[in-house]
Amino acid sequence: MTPQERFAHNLRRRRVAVGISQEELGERTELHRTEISLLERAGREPRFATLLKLAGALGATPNELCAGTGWDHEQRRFTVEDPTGD
Amino acid sequence: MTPQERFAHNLRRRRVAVGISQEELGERTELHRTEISLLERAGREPRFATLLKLAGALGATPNELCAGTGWDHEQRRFTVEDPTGD
DNA sequence: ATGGGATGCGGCCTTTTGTCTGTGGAACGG
DNA sequence: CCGTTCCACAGACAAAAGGCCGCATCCCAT
Repeated sequence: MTPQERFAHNLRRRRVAVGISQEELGERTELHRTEISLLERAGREPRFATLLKLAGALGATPNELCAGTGWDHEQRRFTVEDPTGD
Repeated sequence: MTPQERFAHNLRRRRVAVGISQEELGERTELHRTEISLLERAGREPRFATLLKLAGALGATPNELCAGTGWDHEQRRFTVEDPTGD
């Protein structure tokens, strides 16, 4: 599991919890609907502004979408936990 | 003040507080020294993995580096506060 | 004065994000 | 059966991130 995949899961779960479609999220974030799709399938990594938009549109904080991801600068590698069980 | 500038300030303040050089941060994050410089001058926007690396290398959370930035999906614009006064 | 650490900044190059268009498929209700 | 909604996915494109090199500058210690 990569941080990107962890993020993708967090994003989809959050969107479904809020109860909106990918297209609706696309409108709220001013991102294209195919971009939302890619992000949720871990086919793409968001940049800073994209992360802010997603968090804002879903009523979440960046941390919530980043949940379970981290960087160990001593080991020089990403760390990925599974905080919610999927 | 753009979210990117807000982020740049947060990043620099945090790095200085930790007491390391841009070059040291570059090594910890496996980013090029000039990239750190650009980020701190708001000349560039980090992507997801970059944000994670920076937060991890500085012993911070993504939220701390994002502090003061947000997205208002109703107004369709970014919001920038000044949580610490600079 | 001189040398070194730290940073700003230019330019060039590759990789990736994000936009847009279109197609197809699954699920659902009338 | 047919229309609608939602989503996966492909291809082509413009824009931006990130890597790397080199040079100039500033500050500080000796």
